[in-house]
Amino acid sequence: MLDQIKQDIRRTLETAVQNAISEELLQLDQIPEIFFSPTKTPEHGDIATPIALTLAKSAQMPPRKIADIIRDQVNAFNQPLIKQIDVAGPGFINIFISNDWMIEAMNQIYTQGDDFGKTDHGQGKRILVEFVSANPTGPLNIVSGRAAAVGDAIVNLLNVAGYQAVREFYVNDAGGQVWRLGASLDARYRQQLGQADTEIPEGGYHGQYLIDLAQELQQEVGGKYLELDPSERIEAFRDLAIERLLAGQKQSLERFGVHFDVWTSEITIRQTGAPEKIIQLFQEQGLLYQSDGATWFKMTTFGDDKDTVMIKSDGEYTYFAPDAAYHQDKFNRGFDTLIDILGPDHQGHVFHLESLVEALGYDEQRLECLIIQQVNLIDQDGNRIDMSKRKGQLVTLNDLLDQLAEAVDEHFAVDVARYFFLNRTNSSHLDFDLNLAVTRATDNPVFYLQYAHARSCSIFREMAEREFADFSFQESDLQLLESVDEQQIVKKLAEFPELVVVAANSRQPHRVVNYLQDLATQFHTFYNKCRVLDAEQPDLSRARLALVACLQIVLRNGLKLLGISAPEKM
RNA sequence: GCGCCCGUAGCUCAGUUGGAUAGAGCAACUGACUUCUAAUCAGUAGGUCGCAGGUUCGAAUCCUGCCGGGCGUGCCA
Repeated sequence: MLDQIKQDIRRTLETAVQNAISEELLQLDQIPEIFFSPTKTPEHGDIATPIALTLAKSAQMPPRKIADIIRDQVNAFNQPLIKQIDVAGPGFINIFISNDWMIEAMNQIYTQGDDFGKTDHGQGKRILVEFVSANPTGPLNIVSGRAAAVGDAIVNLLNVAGYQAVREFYVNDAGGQVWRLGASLDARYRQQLGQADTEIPEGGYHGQYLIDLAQELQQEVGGKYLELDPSERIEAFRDLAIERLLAGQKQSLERFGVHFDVWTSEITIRQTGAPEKIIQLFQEQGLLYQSDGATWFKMTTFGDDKDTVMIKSDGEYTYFAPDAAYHQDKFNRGFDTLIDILGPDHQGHVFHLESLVEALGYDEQRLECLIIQQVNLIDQDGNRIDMSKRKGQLVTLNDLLDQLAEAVDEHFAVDVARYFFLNRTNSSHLDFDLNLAVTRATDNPVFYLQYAHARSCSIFREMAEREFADFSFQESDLQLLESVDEQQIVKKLAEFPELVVVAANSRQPHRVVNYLQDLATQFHTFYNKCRVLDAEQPDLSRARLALVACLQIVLRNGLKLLGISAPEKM
């Protein structure tokens, strides 16, 4: 809606420049493209353009003079949208929009309700977002939690921005890693049965969770598995461990409120025979060669500094062939764009994945890899806990939620975690401050946001008690919202759909967090300054109720994008 | 060595992709509850945007080179 207004004003400005040229007030070879820059303070109007500054050189005139000319031309039109047009600073043109648009904006917000913010910007383009995709070799850690929060929010954003986005989890249930998982569980199982000389194999998994699982197994079936020969046993333990650990991961995600639309298993991909076909294709393209008994892929032809192994000398695939097959499968399912959200330990893959996709004949632009950076936990003594799989210091998503739930309750634990995960740019490292998240629960920034919503709800609860029970949005006189605070709130609300598009296209959910935080600040300020329910000024009260109703809609829709609850009471 | 990310207030971070006087939260200090929820608000203080060049009307933002930190760099995924 603000977009539409900008279009109209852009056209007005263009004509103004055109007229100035034909009247020979300005000397320009061509009509420049008009663009707007954001205004930081109300004095700078609702929208602004630095166009006069840009034109100064080609028009050979001081910017302020150019701005004056444009302003005079615009004033001559009497464009109803424009209430006032100023020239300020070095030559900015500041435009104040007439109050009518504000009323129109509020009507739209109220009418659209839950749908406010939705646009058809994405034109139904299909996007597959793959995220978390943790190996089924252990519980989800905090980094996976961050990826879950970010991926979930990105899909929400894309869908609201008019794309058709899908959440997918890829299960690496084939290959060497899971074999070592089976072998590790085998070792724990035998230790459980008193075979003290057994050890976790090289590259295996040492976590407590396998000891627990071995214990469970021993209680369930005793020594039954010892009857199998070792490789059969490892295979059985592998499948069993995957099943249990995957179930655990699903449970954590469920607790965290993230629901995947599709779970794709590597085994299934392998069973289609696609990896073999891809090897054949690459062979025909001359991208493969033999060396040291292994089959190598010429990653160097795509610009990498070394080639990589596709088939190991023992005949097993590395992850390349199945991964290439998996991405081909995603494209075959009709997606226009693939987004892979990867953890910090996968940054070396990005180039490889892009190269594979290119080798398969797809435009590399259609695959987008986002790296979610490291999460460090700051414990309650202020110490940084280093999170690294290899070092074994691993804090699980469940542990984190448990700790949070102790301080706030289970319901808010998810909100707090999600907020902290989404509050930063994806590319920066994140220090998760448990002190801030837990100990001082009341100072927590997420509550500031939620409190704004709860506050708005409480106004409506009070409304009935205060002789405003007859309030109706349609009958309130919105012209009465004359203060700067009120108008700035409406302006902010109107920006929401545009913000969603920008956040979706840049895959940056943290922008929504910042936006909502600003909006909450504006509301809290307004609340303290202006009484909403005021018996002395019933008409103004009704107009303000209408404003609060709109604000509530945007807060709720915004929080929903982030997967954070909008409590009615706190 | 090479690659990715980061460097902004005491701490943790934003900064609408090149615009006007660089902003929040936490910590510190001063005020405001007989009011629709004080989980709030108003205010004070805090800055050589790592350093040095360059690009232009204009740089925290873009380019180059340094400095410092994190991560990656396997016939693991």
